[in-house]
Amino acid sequence: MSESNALLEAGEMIAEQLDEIYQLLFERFGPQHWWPGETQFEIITGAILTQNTNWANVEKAIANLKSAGCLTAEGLYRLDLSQLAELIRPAGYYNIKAKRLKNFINRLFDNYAGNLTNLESVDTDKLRVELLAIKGIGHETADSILLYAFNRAVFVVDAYTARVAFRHGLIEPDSDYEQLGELFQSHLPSDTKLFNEYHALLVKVGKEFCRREARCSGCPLEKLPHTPDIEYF
DNA sequence: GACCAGGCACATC
DNA sequence: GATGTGCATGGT
Repeated sequence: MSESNALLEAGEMIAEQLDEIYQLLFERFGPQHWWPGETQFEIITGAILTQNTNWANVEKAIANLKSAGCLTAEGLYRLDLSQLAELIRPAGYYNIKAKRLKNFINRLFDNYAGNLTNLESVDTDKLRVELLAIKGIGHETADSILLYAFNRAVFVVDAYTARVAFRHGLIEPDSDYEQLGELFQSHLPSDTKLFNEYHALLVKVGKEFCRREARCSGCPLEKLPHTPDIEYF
């Protein structure tokens, strides 16, 4: 067999494994209905607030912003930093997240007239670069915004994604964010709906079965080859 | 009381 | 370039 054929075959095997994982997760957990948020702006705000934070706490902060009538671009824009920090307090890291939200909103007003609609026509790669240029928006937050707020076919990688991929031997333990994203992007059809559901399902199974003390018993991926005692993070 | 949660930027070596 | 640390609330 030629080298290129071997690579092709390896790629097909990975694609099959990724598909099997998805099928098993979906059969068990069903549709996850992500992103939980009513508006595009709410999704973006939630993506920043949920950084290293339990979603339940984010919901409280979002509710505060809603009650204050500030869950819009204009609303956040007119709040000063300390007011904003106080409203998002339940989400933790409130001082730094207030700055991050302001960084985003200021960029939106400076470059796009404060209107998210003006971002719709921006090419996905360019939009990602723009988002990553904002201090406080890293890879995961940028990709979450691209996928869930702008419906771009971008695979979101997070700690759970890494754990599942490592445990099932799909990638080397020292792989970085880009390599993990590539693993999924290059072996799955470029389908927004699929990426949406797949990431949400990985978070779901990660929360229930892939914590540090691996509880593989009952995990929908239990029958697949895995190494529960692998060291990561 | 310890540990964790849908990260990120920055300091230091 | 890799590793360590601050940021902070609320649930289990």
